[in-house]
Amino acid sequence: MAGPERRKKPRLTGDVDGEARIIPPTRDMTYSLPSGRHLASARRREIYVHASRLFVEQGYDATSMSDIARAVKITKAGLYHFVESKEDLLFTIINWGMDELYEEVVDPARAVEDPRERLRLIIRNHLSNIGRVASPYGNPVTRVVDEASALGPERRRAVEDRKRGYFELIRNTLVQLRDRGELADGIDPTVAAHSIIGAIMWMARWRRPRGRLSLDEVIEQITALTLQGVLAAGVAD
Amino acid sequence: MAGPERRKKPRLTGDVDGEARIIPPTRDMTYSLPSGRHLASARRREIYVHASRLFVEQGYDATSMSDIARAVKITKAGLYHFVESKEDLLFTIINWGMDELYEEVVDPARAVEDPRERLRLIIRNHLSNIGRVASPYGNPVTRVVDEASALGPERRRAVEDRKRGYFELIRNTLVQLRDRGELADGIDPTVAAHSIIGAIMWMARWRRPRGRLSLDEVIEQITALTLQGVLAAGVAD
DNA sequence: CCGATCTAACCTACCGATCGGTAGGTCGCA
DNA sequence: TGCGACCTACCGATCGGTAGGTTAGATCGG
Repeated sequence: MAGPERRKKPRLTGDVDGEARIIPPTRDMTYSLPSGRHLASARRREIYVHASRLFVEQGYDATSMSDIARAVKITKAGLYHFVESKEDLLFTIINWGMDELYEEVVDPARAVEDPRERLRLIIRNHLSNIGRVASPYGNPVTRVVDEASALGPERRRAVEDRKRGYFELIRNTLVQLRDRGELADGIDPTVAAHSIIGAIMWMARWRRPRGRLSLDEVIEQITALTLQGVLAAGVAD
Repeated sequence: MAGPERRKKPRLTGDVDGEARIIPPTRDMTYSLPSGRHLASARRREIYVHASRLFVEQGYDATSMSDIARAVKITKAGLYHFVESKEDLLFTIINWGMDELYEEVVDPARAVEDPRERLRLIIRNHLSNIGRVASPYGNPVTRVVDEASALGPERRRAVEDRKRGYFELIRNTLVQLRDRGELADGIDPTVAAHSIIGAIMWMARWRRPRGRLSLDEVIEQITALTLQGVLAAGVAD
């Protein structure tokens, strides 16, 4: 396992490019994996649900295909009837999460003209997305996205491009706010955008479903706190 | 598991000289592993430095003992002459990082009476600790601490106890600020403490040594931004 | 000053377990 | 009769770790 070629060659048999949106999201209080084209059968859905859970609980590398097979009550060979490879499993799960992020956060945000309200919506919706799943380990996607380093170079870059797209949305919103004089003095939009995302993502690590505060309370707290951190005094309602 | 428990002293018999110790932001541009007790020999030091770098670059599970041996230019069996097990390597590295955190952040903070200045010192010094190492992957420790899940139950709990100690320091400081009316209205100290830590830790993920802003600039940005987020209007200088 | 002895610092060669993945079947249903 | 949904049995590679050396240099009594 020397440096550059950590993993075997990515089998890009043409399924990477035009078909980035693999899975449409569903609203669900359990792990929500939908009935998209690639996930037509209930069995397939079950596999992805259990895999994402295990990846979150144990990490991608620490989870074996046998672990996943056992969870789905199937043999490993049976599992490979539905799945091309372990990396494929990870890539699909990550893309599912990114689809959700774009549909629930990015797309609605782009429809909001006022940058202050847009920023508020982004923070609130992203937190809502992360917190919606009542797992003892937090939202699967938020944690599994971190495992993108296990992907081959092309797929990893595809994931990173979508991450960057989200980051730029926030950063551009902050630039717009600065131009209007609504950003706190001296605050750099890039640093501020990263810090906001950090505070948001961190919630997936510490929040537990049966905590003292409800999800909505936590969301309002973090939203208020991050907005006050970057907006000029008196602007943040 | 359950091997010889080579206990590392927490070194909490701190000398509180009553004066706030602000550590200089840029102290060392390489991986700084102390020449302390258990790392007496230069060879041993080399092993831990390379191991922590590889754990950060590839993750704990994805790094094999052969990888580490190769980096140190030794055979795997030779590596085991210095190291008890892979988990031991991880545990030592994590504890090294926690020692640093307590010596550079927690202990100096406990010497500061004013909660506002204490909070500012905590944020600044923690960011300084994280950013000091000029690695393309950020401070090794900050990332490796996340791998504590790979530890056995006892060791994992030991790490988590020290994490909790740090969290409570911040949370108690926020409670103290609230009692003085210096916290923003309606802000919950627990949520605020987590969010501050999130913004701090996130820096290790996005900052690159040759970025547009200097480390000191970034530190000041995040410090100002997080303080303004939680303190009452007009209080955050 | 001279061997004899000891030890830290490595080495080669190997272990059983487990990894991701596959070949080639069986079986029930359309 | 065909096919999707599985199965048993196995592959080569790699994993963390070990047994049992070799070797250079410090340490020792005489």
